[in-house]
Amino acid sequence: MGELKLQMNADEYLPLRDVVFNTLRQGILTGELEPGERLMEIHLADRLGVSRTPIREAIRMLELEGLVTMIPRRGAEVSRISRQDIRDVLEVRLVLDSLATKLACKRITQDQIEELKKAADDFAAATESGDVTAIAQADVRFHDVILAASHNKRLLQMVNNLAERIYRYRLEYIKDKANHARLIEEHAKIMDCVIKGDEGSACIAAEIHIVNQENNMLSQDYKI
Amino acid sequence: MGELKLQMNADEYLPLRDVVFNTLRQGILTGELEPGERLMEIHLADRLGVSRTPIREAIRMLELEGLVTMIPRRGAEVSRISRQDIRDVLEVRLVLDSLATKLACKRITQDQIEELKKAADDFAAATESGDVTAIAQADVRFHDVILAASHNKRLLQMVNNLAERIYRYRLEYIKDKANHARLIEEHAKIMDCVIKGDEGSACIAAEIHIVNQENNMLSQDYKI
DNA sequence: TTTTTGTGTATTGTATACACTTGAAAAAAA
DNA sequence: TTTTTTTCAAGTGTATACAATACACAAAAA
Repeated sequence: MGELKLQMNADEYLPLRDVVFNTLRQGILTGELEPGERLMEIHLADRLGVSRTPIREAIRMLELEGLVTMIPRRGAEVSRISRQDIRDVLEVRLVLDSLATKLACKRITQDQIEELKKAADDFAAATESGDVTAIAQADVRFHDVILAASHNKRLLQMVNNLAERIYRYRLEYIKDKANHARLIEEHAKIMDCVIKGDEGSACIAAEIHIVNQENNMLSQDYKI
Repeated sequence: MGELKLQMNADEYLPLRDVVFNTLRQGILTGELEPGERLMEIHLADRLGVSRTPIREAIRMLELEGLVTMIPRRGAEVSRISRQDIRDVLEVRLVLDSLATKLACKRITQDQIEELKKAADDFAAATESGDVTAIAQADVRFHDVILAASHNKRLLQMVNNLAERIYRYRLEYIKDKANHARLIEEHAKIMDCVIKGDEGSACIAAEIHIVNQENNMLSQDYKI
């Protein structure tokens, strides 16, 4: 995890708990902190150069977020993810992404249409570069624009939370060059439908996008 | 809020933070703690007879749960809920409840069918009694059985979280005797479809149930 | 050898102490 | 009277101290 970067701009104050939260969250999402790994307060405190207090508060947040699991009187460990968890998550995501896409058809603004086009282009460009992080970011960005276009904050928050839990596995999926062409195509299809305002087709496109992801992720076995 | 009840059974230990969390959560859901009300750590600590530490950790959890809002360097206040928030929540609930009902059609067990029947009966009985708390509990119970029957933990957790945020307003809706007959009918319809395994009709029934709730809640003005 | 019992240490749970910020009231100036 | 400045108390943010528990390992008994 390296050192905690305390180079926060003076004008935008962030409580240490939030800094710690973001740091740990990032560590878990990238896999630097592995599922099942114990998170011991003193160690983390030493490592990040803060006291136990902000660490504990960050852990409470990660717990609610589902990223860590508490064992009474034993402390926190990075949540383990089972195949069933992934199935559960994707089962819900299917309908939520479908909803977001449908709402986006109705509510997307002109600005957001431009953003969406740019996001789709950026994703295609990123796949060319081969930079995994860039690809993942571009992918997240594309879906974020659609979520924003749904103009439903709760929906945005819930889908992001779901996405977070399977982020590591989605990363494997996205890494695989064999999927790139299909992903680009699926994004294009979704985008076209949203821009046209064709709700029915947009939903179907979004659902296909998730189903493909599900089939692929569950067929791999880089997980418990 | 009264005093903190520390009569926890010796064998089932709960950290104070969880006791505080539950206490505050209950206070917010019942409206005892009003939207916009400041939650000051020292006051709460005194009132509940604990130190600030568990209070702070509970507040971190409530924050992630969406029940309180943090204002930097100023502390926490009970989240305010706007009409738009309610719209957003119900927009999502519509598809999630629909999904839960569809899944329940496929996956419900014989035991759960019995539970569902009992829950529906209990709800009807509760409306007779006129006891608002009992009615609300029976209603929650009915929906919980369906959620459990979906056999998707993530879905269960997400719907419960959504329900929590609009609990206070749903309470108003449920209180109103004028709605009781319709609610009982709707529950019966959903239950029948689920037991029959008729996914299509079950979804429609679940959706109607939410739409009616939405129309009613948004037509009232006991909220910002 | 196996099981039980003790003992110590590592770690969480809780309380408290200290530092710093903010907001409001009081005092001073215009 | 109005505006500005000062002061101070209330409250959050963070660190640390203390208490209690659980796990591991060793010692003793079977």
